[in-house]
Parts: sequence; structure tokens; C-alpha cells
Amino acid sequence: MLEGKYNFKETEAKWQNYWQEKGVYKFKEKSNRPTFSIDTPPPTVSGELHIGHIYGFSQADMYARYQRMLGKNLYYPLGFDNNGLPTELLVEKKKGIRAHTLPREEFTKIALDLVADYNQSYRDMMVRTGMSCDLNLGYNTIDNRSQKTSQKSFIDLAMRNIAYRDNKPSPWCCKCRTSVATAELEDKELDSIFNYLNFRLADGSGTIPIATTRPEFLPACVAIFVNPEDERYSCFVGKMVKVPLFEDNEVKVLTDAKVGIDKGTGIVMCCTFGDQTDVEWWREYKLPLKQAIDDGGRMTEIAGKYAGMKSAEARKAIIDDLKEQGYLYKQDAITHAVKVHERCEEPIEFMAKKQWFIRTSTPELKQKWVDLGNELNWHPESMKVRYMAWVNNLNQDWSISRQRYFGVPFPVWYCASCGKPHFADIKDLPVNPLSTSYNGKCECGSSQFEPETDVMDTWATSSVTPQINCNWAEDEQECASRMPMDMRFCGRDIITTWSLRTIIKAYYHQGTLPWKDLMVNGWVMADKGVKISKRFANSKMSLKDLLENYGADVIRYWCANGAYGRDVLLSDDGVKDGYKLVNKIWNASKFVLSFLQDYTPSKPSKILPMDNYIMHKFNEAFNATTKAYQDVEMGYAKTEIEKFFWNFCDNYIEIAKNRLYKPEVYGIEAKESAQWACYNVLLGVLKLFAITLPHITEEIYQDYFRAFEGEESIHLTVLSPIKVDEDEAIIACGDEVVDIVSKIRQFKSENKISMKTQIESLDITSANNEFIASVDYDIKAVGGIKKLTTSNGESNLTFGAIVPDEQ
RNA sequence: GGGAGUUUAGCUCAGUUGGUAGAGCACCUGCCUUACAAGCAGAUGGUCAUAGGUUCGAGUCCUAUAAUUCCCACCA
Repeated sequence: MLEGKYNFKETEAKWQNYWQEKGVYKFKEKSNRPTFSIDTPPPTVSGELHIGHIYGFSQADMYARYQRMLGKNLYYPLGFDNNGLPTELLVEKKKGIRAHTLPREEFTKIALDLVADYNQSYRDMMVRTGMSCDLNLGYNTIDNRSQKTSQKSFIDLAMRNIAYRDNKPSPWCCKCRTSVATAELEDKELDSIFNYLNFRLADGSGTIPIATTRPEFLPACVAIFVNPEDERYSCFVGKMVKVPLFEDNEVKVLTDAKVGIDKGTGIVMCCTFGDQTDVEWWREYKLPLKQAIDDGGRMTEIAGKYAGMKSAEARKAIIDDLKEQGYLYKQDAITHAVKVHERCEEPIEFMAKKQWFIRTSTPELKQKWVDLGNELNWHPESMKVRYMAWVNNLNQDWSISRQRYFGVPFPVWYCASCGKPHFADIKDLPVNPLSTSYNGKCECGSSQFEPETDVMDTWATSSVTPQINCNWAEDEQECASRMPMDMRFCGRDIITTWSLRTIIKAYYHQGTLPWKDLMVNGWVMADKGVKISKRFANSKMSLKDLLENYGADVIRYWCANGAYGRDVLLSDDGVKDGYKLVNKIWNASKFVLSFLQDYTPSKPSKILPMDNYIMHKFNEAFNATTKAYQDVEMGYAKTEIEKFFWNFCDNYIEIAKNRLYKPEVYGIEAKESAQWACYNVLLGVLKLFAITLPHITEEIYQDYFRAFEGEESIHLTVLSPIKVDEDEAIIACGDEVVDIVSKIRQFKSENKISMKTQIESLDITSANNEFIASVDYDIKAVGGIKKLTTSNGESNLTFGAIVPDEQ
């Protein structure tokens, strides 16, 4: 028996434990039910989960629960991404150690220990918010299975010349001391100074003006560019120019159309490398390479007296010297957007280092990514546009090397004499070349090898999660039979990185899509335009506080808001909404079940019209709700069933309760008919709500329905409409009765009398007068009408006198 | 500069193939009604960003403009 007020804290914890103990969400290895497999994005282990994570996860969880309740066997793992820079930084901070001071294995071991605690707290949070993942199917992206998959992927691509090594200058973060992918860069508005310098012509015939924000790059100046159309400067083209402060360096004035005539002075110095354009010029004009800044952001030897200074200090010193020596003739303070590393917000430099790349950007490949994107089912469809736009703009191959110590190592050694790469044997993976030596011989005759010290970017592993899930490293046939997986979900920010790269890897390795469906959720915004992030983890809207204050069901209710894929604004008021529904479900169930205590469900010989109506009405809502789930619209689904449920409570229960209370007045058949309808409708409603609100629905199911339905959890029951006899007219007729009841209430409200106050008589004219007459006992009871008459005609209600309440 | 969203009630948002503008919250008026006052009943509230166009008919389709968000490019 349900009693008292609903206690979400006790109840939620109770069923969360029960689900884990009973293995309700476990993937059944041997099952003849169809499998539905989900490539859960492994969250990055770097701190605490926040409502933003839960927003995406819980919406996907609802779709997963819907699939489970269609009778499918769910493969729904929960992995963790912990092989990347964020985890390395976390370990360094928490343990007070520096990664590069320890052997890789040792640091990885410490990391795995630390990460185990974080994983557990993430897992606990996922359980506490009602996720139905199978916790036994998890993986860490730094564990052996993931390393093996990732290394095998790399070797496979390298053997096929899809992965290649090159010393392309690429973005470099001096703070993190690693190269970073262009996709990991962000723009940041920074204050800076435009310095106008006079460069002296080598022949002593004058000076030319050049504006720069980065004078510390002067030692790396390798050429001067003007626009070929710019007549002002055509006289300088081909002449040699002395670099200020470094006058031993003479560079040539060249022309290139990329120079903006009206930017700065219209003359640019090209340094290796100030920005992407410098890189392009360097390559195109085969300019020399001068590295003015080292890995850690300090000036190199070519900077002469500035060597060893941090670039910012050098900039100051150089500006002072430029002033002193008369090169600087003007300074303008400006604000400009600078590319920064998204992790640490440090401005990036370009550094020429040997890096591994994966081919992604030829026109043929780009077309392939477009075709694959078109084959994939996008939810919502509009997200495809972002993917297409990104693919069409792809102009660089995917750099996967990172000069870090923690991560998945490249299983490769280079010949000490000729430099040829030699790869580990696939059967030996995972391999760390720093601790294992290569036992072969190079074709050049050498048997001396240098191990690769770089590790792979975390995306190189994150992009093979389908292969990790489908056991590609151990059994290619098994993998082939399990791919594509059914569904992956992710935030809209990583369509371009994660999704595209996963598609690329699946294409290269399996020749298929990684998944059939891709769900792309929006962001939780803390305020207009401000994405919720770790910084909000400790606010009063932290996930922990939200769970304490409202419980998982209420939070999930909030997550299933509106159209899928849209951003939402987080607010206390908004989250509160779900409480009303949870409370209502509790009270309505408590009430309805109190009339079903000595009841064995069986179809009665006679079903009264309004009971028949509510069951048909439920089926209508059932169809609308399941259609919305089929369309991956969790918010619409929730709205559909909620709309029905509220109508069920406020209209149907009000009607039925009279017959349930007083069988001596209305007859035992009238009670049994209502009991049958109540049993079926409440069970049906709970099953549909179980997708959004897994806890309260389980509580009520276990309290009453389980004894009749058998399944050990409501989450293992299968969705189905109520079996009813066809009756085309019933919904319209019943709706009219509901409408009449509403008009009676309106009449009472306008007359400011209580709903229980009796009315002497009501005369109804309606085209459905026969149906109305057939349920006159229900209308009279719910409306407090003493005498009801009906006749055929245009819809109209005529009220008699109000009977004064007895004192 | 190129592209993609968004703009609907005081607030947060729905609005499917073009056909009488919706919900929740807030506000207001009533009601202690044998589940729920954290409830129930009812009422108020909109020039659908602006201006054109197509159409018998436009929140919905087309064009332009504005505000706002995001992505890409540029950023010497």
C-alpha cells in the first residue's frame, strides 16, 4: 500500500540499488531478443560531472529506455576517457608530480589509481541520476583494451599509407608543451599593440614601414611581402631589407596576393612561424626555417641577447630596444582575436616538428565524408548542416601526435641510421616503445632504433570507441557483425571532432558507418550565451545540490524539455516543474490503487462507456507518445503522456471515483468496470512515464502491479496499448462528456459556489444525446446534478436552480 | 567576409503538410471537493522582431532589414 508523502530520497536510492543487484540493465549475452547497441561517449575524467553532462546523457538514456521497453536487449556501456591531456593535468595537480619526471608506466599507474576514484564517482552520479547503462561493459581509454585498439588502428593506417609522418608546422601550446589540433583552438579577444617599424633597405636607399603585433618574431623574419597590386610599394619588390635589431639578417621583398593592401601599412614581415599565413608562405616560397621560440615558449639562440627570455618578456625588451634605436615610429593599442588552446587558453605558436597525420582532406575523401554523413540518421536533422559545413571547410589532415608522456604511445621505432619507421607486431599490442625495444633489422642494415616518444591525441582513441565496444582488436569477425552500432549521442560542440573522426576511422577500418543513428543534444546554458561548465559545478545549481533538492526523476523531467537538440537555460524555477508531476503521480496512484486492493484484474463482462472511453483515449496518447519516441523527441513524448495523465486525473478519476466509492448505489458491475479501466490505464501511464521518471514508476509498479505483471522491474516490461474493442465514435462522445463536465464547473466557478454544491437540474441538448443519456449517472455524480434531461439538437446546456448547501 | 540557428503571452518554451495563436510558470477570481491547497475550477494576457511579397488564406513559404547566438575564414 502506498502511504503518506512520496519520499524521493529513500525511494530513488532503494531502486537504484535494486537495479544493480538484480542486473536489470545488464546486457544478456545469450538472448534471442534483438540487440540495440549504444556507443556511449566516454566522459572525460577531469573533475566533476555537472548538469550539462547529465542533460545529454539523460535524454539519450530516455531513448535507450524506450528501446529497452520495445523488448530489445541493450548493449549500453559506460566508458571513461582518461588518456588525454585533461587527465594528465588532473593527475599532476592532485598528486603534485610532473608527468615528464617519471617513467611513462609509472605515471600511467598513478593515473589509473587516481582515475579509478573519479570513475567511481562519475559512475555513482550516473546511477544517482537514473542512467540505465550496463556498468559491467565499461572501459577506460587508457586501459589495455583501448590502447590495443588504438595502436592497431594506427598500425593499420600506417601500413596503408593513410597515416604518415611529416614535419608540417602545426599549432603548438607552449604551456602544455604539445602540438594541438586546429579543432582544439579557440579565439580569444586580447589587448595588443600594433608596432610600426621602419625596416632599412640594404642598399641604404631608405626605409620601409611594417606594422607588427609580434616584434619578438624579428629574429625569425625570413621575408617581406607586399601585395602585387600595391603600386605604392612596387619599387621595393626584389630588394633586400635589413631586419631591425638583427641587421646581419637580410631578407627579400616578395609579392603575394594574400597581403591586405589596407591592413597595417600594407607590408608584412613573414616569420617562421607567426601564424598560418606564414606557414603557407614558408612552404610556397621555400623560405628558410628559423625557430625563434622553443617548446616552452622561451626565445632560442637565434634571438641573440634575448635568448632564454619568455616571449612576452622578449617582446617588451625588443620594443624598448626598437624605440631606443629609432626603428619604432608609432604604436597603436588594439584588441584582436588570438588563437588560444581551448584547454588552457594560452595563445598558440606554430612549431615545425615531425608529427603523425591521418589523411582526411583530399577532395575525394571529403566527398566520402559527405556521403557517409548523408547515410547517417541525424537527430535532429538540422545538425547535419554543421557537419557538412565543417567537412567542406576541411583543409588539413588530422594531426594525431602529442608531445606528452601520458597517453597511448605510438607503437613505432625509427631506424637510427636511415629514419625508417618500424612498427610493433599487432599480436604484441599494447606496446610502449620506451620500455620495449625493436628486435628486427632495418633494410639499410642497421639494428639501432630510436623509440617514438610521442603519444597519440586522445581523439585518436576516442574515435575508435565503436571498435573498442565491438571487440575489433581481438576478433575482427565479431566486430564486423556488430558494426554499425545502433546509436551514438554527443553534444553539438563535438560533431566536428568526435563524430567526424569516428566516421573516418570506421570507414577506414570497417568500410561502414560507425552507427546508424546519431543523436546530437544541445547545451545547458547558465545564462544567455554562457555554456554551463565545470566552473558551475560548485554553484547552488551543482548536480549534487539539484539531486539533493529535487531528486533524479525531477531533474530528468527537466532534461526532457522541448525540442531535442536545442539549448536550454538552467533556472531553479524551471527545474521545479517536474516536482508537481511526480507528486501528482504519487497521489493519483495512491488513490486509484486503494480501490484495487482486493481486486484481481480480469476483463469484466460489461465495460461502461466512460471506462471504455478512457482506455481508448489512453491508446490515442500511447500512439502519440511512442511516435514521438520513435522520432527521438523525448520532450514531445513526455508532453503527450503528461497531457493525457492530467486529463485522466482531473476528469476521469473524478467521474469514476463515485462508482468506486459507492457500489451500493451504482452497482458492483459499475465498480468492476472502473477498476478494469483504472488498472490498465494507470499501468500503461506508469510504463510510459518510466522512461522519463524511472524511480517513482518503479516504486508504484513494485508495490502493486508486479504481482500481476510478473517482470521483476517495470523497466523490463514491454510497451503496449490496452486491448480494447473497436469503437470509432467513443472518443468524440467521451470528449463531449468531458466538455460538459467542464461547462458545469465553469458555471459553478462563475457563480462562486463550491464544486460539490448541488444543482437542481440540467437540460442538455446535443447531437450525441443518446450517448450522454447513457452516462447520465456519471455526469450527475461528478457535476452534482439532481435531475438530468437530454434531447437531440444543437449543443446547449440549461442550468436549473442552485441548491443551497446544508449547514 | 562566408555559413548556420534564434526572435511567438510578464518568464521558459511548443506550434508537424499554410486553415480560428498554445502549454507550464507568474498574476487575478473562486473553491478546504471522502488522493493531492505543493491541490482543484475558472478568468486575464500575444501587431507571432520589422517591412515587403506569394496565396482565397501566412507564426508557417519567398525577399530584405534589425537584434542575438554559434561555426568557419581573417587577425602582419
